[in-house]
Formats: sequence, C-alpha cells, structure tokens
Amino acid sequence: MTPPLPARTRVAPSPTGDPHVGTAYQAIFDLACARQTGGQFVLRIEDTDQARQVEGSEQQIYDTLAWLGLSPDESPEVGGPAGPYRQSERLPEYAAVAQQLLDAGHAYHCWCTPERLADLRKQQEASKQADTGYDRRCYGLTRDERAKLPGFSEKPVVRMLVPDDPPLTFTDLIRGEVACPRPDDQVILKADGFPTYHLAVVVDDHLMGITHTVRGEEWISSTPKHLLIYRWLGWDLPFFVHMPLLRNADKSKIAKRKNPAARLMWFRENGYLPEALVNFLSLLAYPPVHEGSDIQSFDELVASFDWGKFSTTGPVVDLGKLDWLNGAYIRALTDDELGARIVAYWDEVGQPVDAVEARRVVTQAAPIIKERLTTLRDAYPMVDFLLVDDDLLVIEDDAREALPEQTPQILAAAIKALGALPGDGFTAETAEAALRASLVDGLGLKPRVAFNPVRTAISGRKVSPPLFESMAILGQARTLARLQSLK
RNA sequence: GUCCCCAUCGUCCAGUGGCCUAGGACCCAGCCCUUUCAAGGCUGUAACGGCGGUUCGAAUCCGCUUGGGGAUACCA
Repeated sequence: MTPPLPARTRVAPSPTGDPHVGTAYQAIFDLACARQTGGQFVLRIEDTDQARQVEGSEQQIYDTLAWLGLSPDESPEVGGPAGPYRQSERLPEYAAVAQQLLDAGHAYHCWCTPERLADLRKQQEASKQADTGYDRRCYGLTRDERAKLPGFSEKPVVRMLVPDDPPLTFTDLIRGEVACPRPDDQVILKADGFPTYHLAVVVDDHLMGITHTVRGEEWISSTPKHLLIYRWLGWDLPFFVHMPLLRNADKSKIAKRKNPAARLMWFRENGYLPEALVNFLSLLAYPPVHEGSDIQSFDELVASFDWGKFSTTGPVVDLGKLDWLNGAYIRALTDDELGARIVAYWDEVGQPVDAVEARRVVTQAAPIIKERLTTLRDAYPMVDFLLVDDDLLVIEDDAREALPEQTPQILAAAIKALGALPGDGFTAETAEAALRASLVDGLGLKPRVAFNPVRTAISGRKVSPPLFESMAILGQARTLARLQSLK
C-alpha cells in the first residue's frame, strides 16, 4: 500500500535521559518515508512528564540525530511553520481540546486521589476481576457532590468517557488489520494541566499535519483511545505504523539497564561510524535493499522504501553485524578521511595527543591499520607506538617472553643491514629487502622467527601493524634507535 | 488475571501453495594467502516450535497448542 504524497512524519522522543537507540531506529524510516515522498520529517519533543525531565537531554537528541545525518526539517531547534515543537509550550492547545470534549460530554472531571485509585486497583487485582480500570466514581458528579465522598482531591483531572462502542480495530501500514483492547476511561489532562501522551499525540499530529503516526509496537493497545479522540473531534485519521520493538538478546524490549547499546551515545563513544550504524539499524526488521549484500546507503534505502516491507517480529540487536559493517565502512574510507575521523574521535573521548602530529602519523598509517580496525576505538592501541618517543616505548611482557634465543644476533644483523641503507632510500620495500637478505637468507632463519625481535623492538608488542611500513613511518634513525634500544 | 502482538539457521533478513533436498548476510569452523594480527579468496556446519486440518501439493492458508514479547499509570 503506497500512501499519498507528500508524507509528513515525525519522531517524538521524551527528553528523559540519554537518547534511546529506538529514536534513531524510528527516525531512519520516518526520514526515508518523508524524503521519498518529498515531504518533511519533524522532531517533536514530548516533555509532558515534568517529573522525568533530564537537563540537557533535549540537546543530546539534536546532537545525536545530527551525528547520524538524520536531522529533522522542523524541530524546536530549527523552528518551522507548525511550531511550537515542544509539548510543554503547547498547553493551551491541549486545554482547549479537553474543554471541547468536556462540553460535548465526551470527557468528565475526576477528583479521585492517587491513593484511592491505587486502592481501587489493588482490590480489582485481588478479586481476579477480568477487567481493571477506573470505576467512574466521579462521573456525573459536581465538584461539591464529589467533595463529600472519600478520596477527594482538590485538583481534578480530565478523563475520557469511553462509549459502549469504541473502535477496536484499525489498519496498520505494516500489520494490516489490528485488533486491540477496549480502552479504560483514560486520563487525558493531568492535575498539573499537562496532557497525557494520548491527548497530546492526537492533538499534535493533527495540528502539525502529520500524515504518518509512526511509533513502537507497545502503543498498539492504546490506539483505540486515540481513535476515539479523532472520532469525537471529527478529524481525519493519519496512517498508523507500529514498528516492531528492538530487543535484548533475551528478547525483552531493549532497555538501557540491560543493554549499553540502548543508549545512542554508546555507539559514538565506542568508535562506530554513524553511516555504519544507520546501515545496521536499517537492516533490523527490514530487508536489505540489494540481494546478497547488507551494505547500503541511506539514499538507497530512501529510493526503495516501503512500510509494507517491514517484518512484524521484534529484532534482537546483535552487534556482530554492526562490527563487520563498521569495519567495512572504515576500509572504504580514504586515508585522509580515516585520519581525520580517528583524530576527531580522540578529541571527543579526550585521548591526549598532539592533534597536528597525530593527524600526520595516522594518515600515513591509514593504509596499514585500515583493514585491521573494527571501530575507531581500536586505532589508538594500534598506532600508539608510532606516536610515542623512542625512549618511552614500552616493551610488553608477553612480547619480551616470546623473543627467540637468537635475538641478539638478529638485532645486530638488522641494525647493520638497515644502517647500510642510504638515508633517502629508506622505504618499506628497501627495508624489507635488506632484512630478508640479512636475516632470512643470511642467518638462515624462518621469516616468522627472524622478524619477531624486530617487531618487538619497533612496536613493543607481539602483534602490530605491518612491520616494514611501520619502520618507514618512523624513519631510519628512529628505527635504528629502537632496534639498538632493545638490543 | 485480562487483552493484544509475534513465531524460518546462534543473529539479521529472503521466501507470500508447487521454482525449497529452504536462499543471502553476519558469526563460527576448516583450507588458501601470509613477517605478527587482520583483510581477502574458497569450502563447510546450522532453521521452517508442536499437533491437527484445507489441498493433487504447504515454510507459505485455517484451527488448537506451546513459546516469546507488549499493554493493562495523573510514564512515555
């Protein structure tokens, strides 16, 4: 089913902590839908729960979406014709609609205290009653009538009056016909004057001209509440899309407590490339654009995007494929770009290096580390030996222990062979040729044995990027100094 | 408890009644390449939860069952 053009989609996170990976997951497809149809992608901030607001998290939402290249066309940050885009700034709109529903008899005031509601709930659960829910104690009563009864609160909320025939099915773009439970007399306007999600989402999606109400699967069961409000207000329904829920390895809904990768920032902190992450997320519950390959750009996704291709099963977020994708994206970078990204990453995570020198060395080393990197985070331990002063190079214990017994002779021969090279002719090729002639042919050693001490002298480690290229980056003098030092 | 959603290799997807002795990607294993580690190439292991239907024929349709998930808030 292809919806009409152009689409206006929206992502609506709550600023209640570090941005959630689910926000990016939804944003990818929202944006794809909007771009494909020439529409707009809107960011709305759902800050209706005053108690849960976290300072700075709204800014983090902007930052992470920008980092991913998923910046909205309209948002509190950049503005737009349908603002304000922050729900806390739209209170009059919600109050007006609530009053309208009150006047029409579709909603009523409720003065019950939270304590009474909690008791009621406890009783219902204990009695094994099939349906739990509000008992309509306040329905039909005036304030003064209700005040005489126990469990009275001075500040009322507004509840919706669910009729006997509420809509219990709707059409979902990726699921088709969906059935859902009969709603309770849900609170739509809280005692503090803020709306609940149910009122706010309907009012905002309508007023902002949103064509696709995209959200997580957990909202299916409350959709009848929204359908009811649309009906009462006589507003046209948007397309509903309930995306499958991202899962932990144990299949539960992905959460920050269980899974560090539930935090969007985690990927950035750990050296993942945003384009790789977008690629990875676009593969969850959604088939790859190209047969036989999982590598695809966002533009390719846009070109072939279709809500109907979604799978309805909640995918486990398994980082194995992301690691591979990230490596593939790193390998595709130019040396210069990789150097720039690595140094920028070090700057972000506070790795203390001289930026200019580091950029020069890392760009030089790019060809030899590129195919060894999974994330940008892997770069530092791979090239730190190229950045450290010769006399500060640490020889790791396991490398020292693995040194063959002929080490002194090998190092002596290596120093002699490399020292004999002309200063302007010291390259990876000449160094390799000289060492092979001297150590492998001359001393009759296996390459594996012959180059072991040399590698340790140069890098301080048993495992390092390619040896001869590393020596070329260090240069003849520093190479000789390190060989001498270990000897 | 009640309601809703979901069900193919370890993971992510393909498969919409015959092209399926179920295909791809990642992971894993083996081999090749090789100065270490990678990358790359080749090969391989591995799944339709179960039971009943419908049909000439079912991974695909239906029912039941089992399993997982979600919702049942003045949180979203």
